[in-house]
Amino acid sequence: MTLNQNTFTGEFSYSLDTKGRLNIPAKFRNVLSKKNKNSFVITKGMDPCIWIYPLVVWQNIEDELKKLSSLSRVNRSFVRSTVRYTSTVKYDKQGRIAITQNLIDYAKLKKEVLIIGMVNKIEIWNPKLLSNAEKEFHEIKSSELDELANQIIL
Amino acid sequence: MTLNQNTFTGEFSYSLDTKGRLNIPAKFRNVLSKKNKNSFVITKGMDPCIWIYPLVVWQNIEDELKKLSSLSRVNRSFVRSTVRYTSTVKYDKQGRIAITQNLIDYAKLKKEVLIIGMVNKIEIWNPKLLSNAEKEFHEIKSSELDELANQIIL
DNA sequence: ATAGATTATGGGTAGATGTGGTTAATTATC
DNA sequence: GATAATTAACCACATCTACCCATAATCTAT
Repeated sequence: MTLNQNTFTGEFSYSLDTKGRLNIPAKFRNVLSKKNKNSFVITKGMDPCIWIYPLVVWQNIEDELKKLSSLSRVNRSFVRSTVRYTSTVKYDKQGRIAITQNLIDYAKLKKEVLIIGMVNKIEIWNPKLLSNAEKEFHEIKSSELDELANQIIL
Repeated sequence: MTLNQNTFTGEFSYSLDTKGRLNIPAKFRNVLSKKNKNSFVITKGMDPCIWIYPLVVWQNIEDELKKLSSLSRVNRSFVRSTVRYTSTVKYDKQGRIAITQNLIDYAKLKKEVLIIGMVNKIEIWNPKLLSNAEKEFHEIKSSELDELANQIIL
């Protein structure tokens, strides 16, 4: 009985343990549909963070990747750079997933970690990286952000 | 039943308890349609306050957010800056919802709280912040406010 | 005016949740 | 094939949250 299926909102301050395990907030696990088989797909984000997709959402992305022609050097490079960071992970009885070392390095994760719902995916951030990145960006792009808010927020 | 479905007017002085719970005025709860499943969506306002939407109203906003491509840095930042403050909350038997800590911080809420009907959403203010903000704004923009009144009031 | 219903607010408790650690299973290495 | 190293499954516990009950104040209706 969930209200918003496969939809993630809110932010949570969690900790990465010494084995590289990370608990996924119960709120996020509980909105997953049965089809996801208790699994997520973790991959590299376009910002310096980790992106986590429900299995069924990732499968759509994967279908798109398959359509890309291997004749294009750009395509090959793009597919390679994302897929090498990608893996499917099941969460354990306590709701934790194992984060791969290359992703921990990419997102520069330490013990303290910020988990952010991004509607159809989840982001994992080093809190310091996030606040630095967002502060600069909002100063530069405030007008474009206002424009978006104007279009969407009722 | 109700005359103006999902429409909120009037203001109320309520208190945030030590557990971060806030009672939603019965007048506001009773105006919700069945489709809302006794739930609201709380999020960050564009002023230093909290915005509360009926679930069904938020779902329209969410649909728009889902359409934004993650390829755009501006889109990602926009989604992040709003959705990280967003959560769906069911009210308990007494009509209270739990306000998340990041929103309490953002709106600088103390015990005393002002709840304001804003037609299709509800605002939660720290009374002091509101009077300061409104005082400044009216001094600066009084002509524009008159203009708006002219357009809308019949 | 008064009884009954509704509403706002406070507090208690059982179950859910987050986190650390231990043991078993699997994979890798020599 | 034996052993070390890595990963996965299991257990324990402190904390937190959702849900329940209680009470005082306010409103409604006869």
